[in-house]
Amino acid sequence: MTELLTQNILNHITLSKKELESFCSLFNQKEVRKKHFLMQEGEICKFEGFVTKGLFRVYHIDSNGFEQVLYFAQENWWITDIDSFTNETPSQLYIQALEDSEVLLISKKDKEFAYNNIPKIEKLFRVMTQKTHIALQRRIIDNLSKTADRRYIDFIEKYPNLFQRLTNLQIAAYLGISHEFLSKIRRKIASKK
Amino acid sequence: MTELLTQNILNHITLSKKELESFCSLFNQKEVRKKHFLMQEGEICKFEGFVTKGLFRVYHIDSNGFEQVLYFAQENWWITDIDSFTNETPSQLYIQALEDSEVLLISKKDKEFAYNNIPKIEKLFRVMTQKTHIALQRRIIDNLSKTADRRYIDFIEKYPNLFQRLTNLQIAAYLGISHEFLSKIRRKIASKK
DNA sequence: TTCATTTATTGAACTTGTTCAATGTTTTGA
DNA sequence: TCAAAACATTGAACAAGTTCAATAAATGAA
Repeated sequence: MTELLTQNILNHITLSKKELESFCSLFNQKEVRKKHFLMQEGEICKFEGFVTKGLFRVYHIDSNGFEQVLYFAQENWWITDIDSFTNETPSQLYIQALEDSEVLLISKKDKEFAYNNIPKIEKLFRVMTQKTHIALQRRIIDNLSKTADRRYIDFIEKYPNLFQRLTNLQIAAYLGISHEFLSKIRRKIASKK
Repeated sequence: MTELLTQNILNHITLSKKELESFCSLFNQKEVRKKHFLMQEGEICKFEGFVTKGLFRVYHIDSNGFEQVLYFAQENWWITDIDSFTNETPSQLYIQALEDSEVLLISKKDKEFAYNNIPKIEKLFRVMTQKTHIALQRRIIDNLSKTADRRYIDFIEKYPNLFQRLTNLQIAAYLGISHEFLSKIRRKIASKK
C-alpha cells in the first residue's frame, strides 16, 4: 500500500528501513470518488497527501467565477495547499478528484512529529519543496513569455499522460485561456499537419 | 555587517548565538556596482546571496529577445538561481544590480557544511523555500486571473517601496506587458483620479 | 437503451495587449 | 555642464484572446 510512497521518498533521500517504516506508518489511506473534494475553499488544510491512484486538480475560483488550475496531481504526486497548511489560514483552493482516487494523508501533527524525530525528513521536504519551487519558476517565465499555442504544445509534450486523462476544459484552465480559444488552437494545429 | 542577516534568520527559526555566529561566518561580502552582474546566463550558480544594500533584478531573456523579470531583491531579500544552484546546470537567468549594491554570499560547499553541522539550518531553508513557494503560487494565480491594470495596481500596493525605486520598463517586464502598454495603463489610472 | 448533462466546436463582434515609429523628458557620465 | 543615452508617452494599425450564442458530439446515470 505504501510501496509507491517509499519509492518516491528514496528517490529524494536515503532512509534506513526502520526510518522509512516509522515515517510511512504516519500516513492514512483515503478514497476519494470522482468529482468529490479532498478540500474546499475556506477550510484550513489539515493534511499533506501523496496520490497512489487516480487524479486530482488543485484550483482557485476568482472573483468573476473563473477557475484557474494551479496543478494536477496524479499517481506519485504530492498534494496540499502549502499556504493554508503552513500558516493555518483558510484555503483559497479546491482540491477535487477527477477520477476515483486514493491518497495517503499525513496530518500536520504527525508531520511535525516526523520533523522532530526523523531528522532526514526535514531534508526530504526541503528537497521536495525546492523541486516544486524550480517548476513554479519555470511556469511563471513560460506564462510571461510564451503564447497560448506554445504553452499548449509544451503541455502536451511535458505531460502526455495527463493530456490523455484531462478534458480540454481542464487544460484550458491550467493554461489560463478560455476553452473556446483552446478549441481554435487545436483546429489550427490539426490543420497544419 | 551581518546584523540584517541575523535578524532575518531569527525571523524564521530560533538559533543559539553560537550557531548563529558559526553560520554567519560562512558568508562573504561582495559589492556589485549598478548595472553590473552577479551572474549571467550560461554560468553555473555557485552561491546563495542575502542582499544587505541596494537592489537586484533576476530576469530571463526569451528566444525573441524579450526580458521577463522573475523577481526583484532589495535589502533583506535572498537571491539565487535555485535551479542552477541545486542541479549545477547552466543558468537561464541574469542577476543584475539596479543600484550600487552589497550582498553576503555563501558557497554551495559552505551551505552543505551548514546543513550537515548545524541541523537547524536544514529547517531554515525548508521554511524559507516554503514561503517563496507560497508567493510563487499566488503569482501564478494572479497572472492567470487578473488583467494587467489590476496586476499593476496590486504591485504598487504590495511593493510601494520597490515601485519608487524601479523604472516603468522594469515593472512592465515583471508584469509581463510591454512598457508602452504600461504607459497607457498609467494614463488611464491618472485620468480616473 | 435513452435522455439529460457535460464537453467540444464554430463564427462574429468585441476587448486587451502589441508593435512600430515618432516625440518629449530625464538621467548620467565625461 | 552638456551631449548622449536611457526612459516615458502617444497614436495608429495590428494580433491575441474573450465573450456570447448556437450547435454538435460524447458521456453517464437510471
